[in-house]
Amino acid sequence: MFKTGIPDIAPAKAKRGLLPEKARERLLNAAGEVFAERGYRRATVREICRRARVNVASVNYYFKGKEDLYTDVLEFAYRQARQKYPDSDAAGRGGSTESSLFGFVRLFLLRILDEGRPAWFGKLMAREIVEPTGALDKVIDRAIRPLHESLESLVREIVGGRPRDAEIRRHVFSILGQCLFYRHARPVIARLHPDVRFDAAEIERTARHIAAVALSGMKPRGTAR
Amino acid sequence: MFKTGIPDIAPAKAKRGLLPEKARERLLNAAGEVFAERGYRRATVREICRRARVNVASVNYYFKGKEDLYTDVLEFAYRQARQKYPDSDAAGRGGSTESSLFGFVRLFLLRILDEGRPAWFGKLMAREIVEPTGALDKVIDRAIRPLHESLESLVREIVGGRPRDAEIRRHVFSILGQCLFYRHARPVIARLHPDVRFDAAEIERTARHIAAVALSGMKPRGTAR
DNA sequence: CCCTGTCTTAAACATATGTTTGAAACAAGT
DNA sequence: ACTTGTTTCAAACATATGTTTAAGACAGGG
Repeated sequence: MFKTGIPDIAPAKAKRGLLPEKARERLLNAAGEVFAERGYRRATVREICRRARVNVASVNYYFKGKEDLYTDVLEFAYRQARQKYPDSDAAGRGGSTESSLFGFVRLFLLRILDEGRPAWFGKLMAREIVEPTGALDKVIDRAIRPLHESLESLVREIVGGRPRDAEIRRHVFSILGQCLFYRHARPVIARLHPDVRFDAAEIERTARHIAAVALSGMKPRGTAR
Repeated sequence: MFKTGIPDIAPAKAKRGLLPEKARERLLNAAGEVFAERGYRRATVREICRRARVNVASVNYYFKGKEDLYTDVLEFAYRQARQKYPDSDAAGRGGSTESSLFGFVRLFLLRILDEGRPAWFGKLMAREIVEPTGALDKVIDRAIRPLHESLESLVREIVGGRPRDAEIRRHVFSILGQCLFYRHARPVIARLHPDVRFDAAEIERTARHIAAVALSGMKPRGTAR
């Protein structure tokens, strides 16, 4: 009984950035996989530990428990996604606001649809949005609200004129909705159109389509309202 | 030991339609509530039975088990939603195809956003789409595919000309995505815009917006590609 | 070589939860 | 009243699963 059982703070956290981090890192990766596949509830710490080739007690040693492991995984996945597809690729760069919109959509799609190595980010977000776990508030503050606000100001620019808040909001939702559908409804899409593959080229075409639809909806025309 | 333990078929099923159906009906309703609130996994048969004021063993008596109860609830909820908002309100009625599109969007939104008494339908569908449970295939065949196909033919009419399948598909997804966002992202929306209430009037305005955006995106214009 | 702090491990623990059981209550027909 | 088929019930069962425990392995300094 050299300790109360749980270290107040994950011990390895201090050494962050060093190479020999094995167990904790493996746990994060394995947990990301399993949480993404099964969701928070259906994921078992035993399977996570099995995949990480680590003892079951480790998750309580390095993290406080399953819940804290999950929030750490969310944070981890968010950083990975941003690192793989940095903001600089598209955000408020030079060029027309119209092309900025396309860039935004493209970047967003890439991040949420990526199926590469750590593909968890999109899946974790999709689940968290539809079925919050208590970590949602943190996710909103860290990831969703900034994204939402930057898109909102973009829309405000494009619509121009005297912007009514409700209309701006609806346009923002239309854009986000079109994008997120490809993530949320993936199981359904796969069954309705088994042939379509969402590789880089298809994502590119999809981004073009969404940006075009959104733009034509926002450009002053007699149709709307 | 008058029986093998489980009746081959729920006994009351034969009597369907008669008034005295109490326990089984109560179970379906309670199960709908709980499944909608917590999702399949987190819902416990004990809580369902508590709300239905029924013994725990009942769910295995009237249904084969939790799983079959769930699929029966899905079917039940689907019928309720169709009954409350019948197709005839909007589908392929007279009037321009443009107004048909508005009707479609409106009806779809009403069905998935309804928060009235048995509000489960939308919630159950949202969860099933994002995180299938094994009942998804049945749901697709019974509810999703017909809806998808009717929307597809509507889009095909509106776009006109020589329709490329991929483009039709993207327009269909854009419309569905815009609608489903309001269901899927509801927890997030509630936090980003705590003031907005999705009553009948707001749904009406939202439907108008979505139909307008979709239409302007489909109408032949130089923008799209 | 021992001491000390860090990590790892197998086993146990506690609890939640779907399911089964065997008997009793009930209803209906005869 | 007896019989028979159906429904309800409390208790038990079996299992999955998050967590804790207590002992050992390991490394670095003294």
